Order: sequence, then C-alpha cells, then structure tokens
Amino acid sequence: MINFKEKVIELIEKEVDSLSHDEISSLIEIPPSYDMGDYAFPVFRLSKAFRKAPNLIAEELATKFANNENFEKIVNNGPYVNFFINKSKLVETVIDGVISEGGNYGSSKIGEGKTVIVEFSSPNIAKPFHIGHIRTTVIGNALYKIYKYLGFNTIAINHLGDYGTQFGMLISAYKKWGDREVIEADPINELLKLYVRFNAEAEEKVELRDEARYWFKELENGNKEAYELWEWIREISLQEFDKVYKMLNIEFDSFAGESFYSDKMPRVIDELNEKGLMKESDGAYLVDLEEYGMPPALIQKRDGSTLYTTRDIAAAFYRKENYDFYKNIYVVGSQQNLHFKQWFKVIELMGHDWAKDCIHIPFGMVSLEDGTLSTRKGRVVSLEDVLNKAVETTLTIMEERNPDLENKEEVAKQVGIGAVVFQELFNQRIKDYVFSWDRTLSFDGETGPYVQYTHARANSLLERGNFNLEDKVNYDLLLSEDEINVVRMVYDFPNIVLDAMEKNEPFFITRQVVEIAKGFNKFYNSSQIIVDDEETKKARLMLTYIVKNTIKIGLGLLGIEAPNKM
RNA sequence: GCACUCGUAGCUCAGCAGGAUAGAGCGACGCCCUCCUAAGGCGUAGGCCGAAGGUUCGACUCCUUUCGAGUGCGCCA
Repeated sequence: MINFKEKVIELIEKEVDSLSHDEISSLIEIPPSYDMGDYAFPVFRLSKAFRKAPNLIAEELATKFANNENFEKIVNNGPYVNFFINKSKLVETVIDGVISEGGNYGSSKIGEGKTVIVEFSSPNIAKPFHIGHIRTTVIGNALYKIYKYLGFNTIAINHLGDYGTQFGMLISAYKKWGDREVIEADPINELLKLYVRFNAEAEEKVELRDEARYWFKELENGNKEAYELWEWIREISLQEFDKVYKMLNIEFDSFAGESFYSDKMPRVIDELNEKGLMKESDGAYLVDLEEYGMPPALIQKRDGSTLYTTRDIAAAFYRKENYDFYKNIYVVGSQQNLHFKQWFKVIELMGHDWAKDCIHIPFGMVSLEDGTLSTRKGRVVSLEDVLNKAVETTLTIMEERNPDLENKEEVAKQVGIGAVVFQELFNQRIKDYVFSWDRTLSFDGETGPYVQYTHARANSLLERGNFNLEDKVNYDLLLSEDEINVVRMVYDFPNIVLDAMEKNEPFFITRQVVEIAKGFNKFYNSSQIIVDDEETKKARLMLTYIVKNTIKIGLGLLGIEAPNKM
C-alpha cells in the first residue's frame, strides 16, 4: 500500500534541510477537517531558518510542490501547507491492499522473532470470578491478540492467585467446618462462605490468624494433608473459571500461578543476599528503596515464609530464562502501581538490564453503585451473571426485531457477550468506572451490537448483491465524500493497530471500528448500494466488502465475534 | 503525612506525545422505512476544557501551585 504520509515527508525533505526525516514526521498532522486536506505541515518552526513570515514560507513550499501524482492538490492555508491525497489513488491502494491481505489486513511482521508475555486475568482461586476481574481479562486478551497479529510470539499467562496466607485460612477453615460434598456441589460459593466465616471469627479470636499462617507455612513445607486440600481447591476453582473463559473465548498458554514459583524463590533470596541488597528488619528481610523514593520491598516474613513480591520476582526470572522475553507485560489494576515499581527496581538493582522490559499495564477500578467491590462483605457481581444477563437481553431484543433468525441462541451469545467486552474496551484503561446494569445492557449508539449490526448489514448486502471478490472495480466510482470518508478510515486501520500495540491501549481499535461503522452507515443511508448499473454496484459492494472485512478483523482483535446475521 | 492517577456538554467519554472553528454516544426535542437489516440515518438544544499562574508564535494537551475525587504506603494479595 502507498504510504501517503511518507510521500509528504519525502517532498518536504527535499526542500527543507534544517529538519530531519523524523522531525518532519512528527510535525505533520491531520487537519481538523478534510476540506483542509489529508495532511498538513505547519511551518512555524521554519520561520527562523527561512527568515520569513510563516505564511510566505507555506506559500512558497506549496508552489514548489504543486504537481505530484499522489496528491491532487497541495496548497497553503495561512502558515500550513495542506496536502490533498489523490482520491482515486487512495481508493485503489486501499482496495488492493485489503484484497491482497484479506483476513490479515493490518497484520505485520514487526514482531518476528520476539517473544511477548502477557500476564492477565489471574483470579484468586476459591473466590468468585466477579465483575472486578473483567478488565484484566478482557484488556489482557485484546493485547495478547494485538501483539500476535503484529507477528510477535505471544504467550498468555494466567498467574493464578493460588498461594499465600489466604490458603492457610481456607485449610484451617475447612478442617473446622468444611464438608467435601457440600463444597463440590457449589465450589466457589461454599469456599467463599468458609473464607468469610473464618475472617469474621478471626476478628474476635486473634489466634486464628496464627493458625492460618501455620497452615500456609505447612503448605509451603510440603505437608501432605495441606497439599492435597490445596490441590483439590485449585482444581474445582479452575473448573468454575473455565466456564467464563469459554464464554469469552479466551485461552491461556500457561496457568503457572503463584504456587508454581513456590520452589523457585530461594535462589532469588540467595542472589539478593549475595549482592548485599537484603536488610534485616524486625526479623523480616527487605530491600531498602528509600533512595528511590519508595518504601522498602518486603521479601521474607519473620516466620520465614515469602510474600507475593518475592514470588513475582521469582516468576520474572523464570520467564526470562524460559521464554527470553522481549517484553514481559502485566495487566494488573492501578492499585498495584507501587508494587510493580518496587520489584522492577529490585531486579534492576540486582543488575539485570531486562528489568526495563517488564511492563506494568495498569487500569482503573470498577466499583458498584453502593461502594467498592468486596468479596468478604458479599458486595460482588458475578461476571458469569453479567454475561448471562447480557445474552438474555439480546435474545429478547432479537425476538422483537428478527424473530425468524436461525441459530438465535448462538448469535445472542456472540452479541450479548460482545456487548460487554466491547464496552470494557471502549475507553482508556486508566479510567475508573461504576458498574451499572443499565449501561451494560444498553445496546444503542456506539456499542458492540452497533458495530456487529453494521457488519451483519454489510454481509447481507454482499450476499444479496452477489458480490464477487474477483470483479474488477472502477475506483473513480467511489469518490463521493461519504465513500472516501470510509476508505480513509479503512486506510488508517493498520496504523491504529500499531498505535494500540505501542500504547497498550486496545481502545484505539474499538474507536476506529466504530468510526468505520458510522461512516458506512452514513453512506448506506445516503446511497443505494445494490443498483441497476453494474459498474456502480460492483464498486459499492467492494466498499462494503472492505468495511465488513476490517470490522471483522478489528472486533476479532478485541476478542469479539462478528456474526453474519443478527 | 508522603506518592501516584483522574477532573472536557445533564450523564458516559474521545480529543492522535502543543497547532487552524473543542468532538461523539446516551438522555431531551423534531424529522426519515411502498427502498438493500430502523440494534440504522438526519437535524436542534447543550461547553469560560475544575481554578490560578508559567513556558511557547500557539496550551484541553507541557510545568508549578491550588481545589475536588480515587488509589497506594513492612510481614494480605
């Protein structure tokens, strides 16, 4: 495909010596409106070197550029040189590009030979998989797909919270009040009950805390009874989580959670000791980070057991050695900003330069209308319920609008779940939000169903119009404002995918896909696509095809399906 | 107390690592199916971009201060 921006840079480079290629590239912008051009080059920076007023410089440059095959017009508008892409060329390059790449439009090989680890989801076993987990799960999955699409060797790791004092509590609670059969009938809820009860009683009886710590210590020491109980709890929890992962269509390459690293910590502690980084404090051991403006990182508790910082460090070492990652990404809430900053620093202090390749991707909090989520206080909304409810609502809408549709159930799942995922990926990660059923179940406007609907509509047009990919198209029949607008957005798509990767922000893709859908719907409403004139029909169907294809790819990168009918 | 994050229309949010007149969706009001999927399209109303300074030819965007909200800060994860 023709890179028009690059063509703009080439032109400018020839006339302007004082700026490098990259400088020019970063100066070039997209005008607020397309009547001002596709690209603009502001010349303010040149006024010193040229010793002229910006307007005059722009005028002079525009005159020099005047004729060029890739641009139909290059003119100055005050201190800007505005470039108008040759529309016919644009249409041609986009259509050719989409046809030749097909289902891989926008993919790339830039990641070849590089491994990216994405750690995400990571729920705590024996606890409900609730609405608070949706962000890491869905954002992480999208990032995983995006990196993969760009050619990286990508590894999805579910770093299960399957270790720590909480399991001491659970084991202790189970031994007191547990009943195997009751738990197996409804694992998460029953385990949660035990956990809640234990915490409640521990408020009064402080000795229970010591008991919990004792059992965790026993677990770490390999006590058979403790280990078997723990293994069983882990297994039944995973089965529960798997239901949600299936609904979301998410797969992991590894479930190596915290427990997996339980025997990999001594070497970390040894290395910290060797390098003189460990400090004793009240019987516990830590790495002092005061110099770096951070509180110390606790490595080992007074009773000799470890903390999650230690496990995270051990896990990072393990991953470096086994995957030799290019990037090691952690999709974890912003509450843990400090924790990651601390242990990344510890690894750096140990002298490992790959510390810089460890990246924390934070996201904002989800809360409920009546306050923060709290497993212990029972203030949770189960993710499974949310997804089921969304599917149900979708089914109701479908009964009204398209009751004759085949495989309604299947489509309702794709649309309902897609709606939830889409909304999750619609804004910047960092924003906090309050969960609301109303918003989650509203499918009008810029939503997942809107985009999917556009996709289905496009598909239906292609079928009705007997679209044939082999048909030659007259590019000059797609030059109206509405048509070009759509073409431009499809043209931008590959760069948007790159942006999403560079900034680890899937929502760039979400927004672009919405823009494409909007543009197409506008076109659809203003022009008849299946018309008598064969040439026109072929051209318009081709436009419909590139829209459908790009939407499908975009949704796919977000982990959302694109049904052909709805 | 210290650190970090957020603060743009009634609501929910975009605004591309400073640029040309601040944009959507929802909600409100008014239109458009004898026509390819109306989960759609078109239009109207609605904003001193939390506040004050500063840097710059130019600030919603960068810096400082300030107010408001959230999060985190040694034996939980």
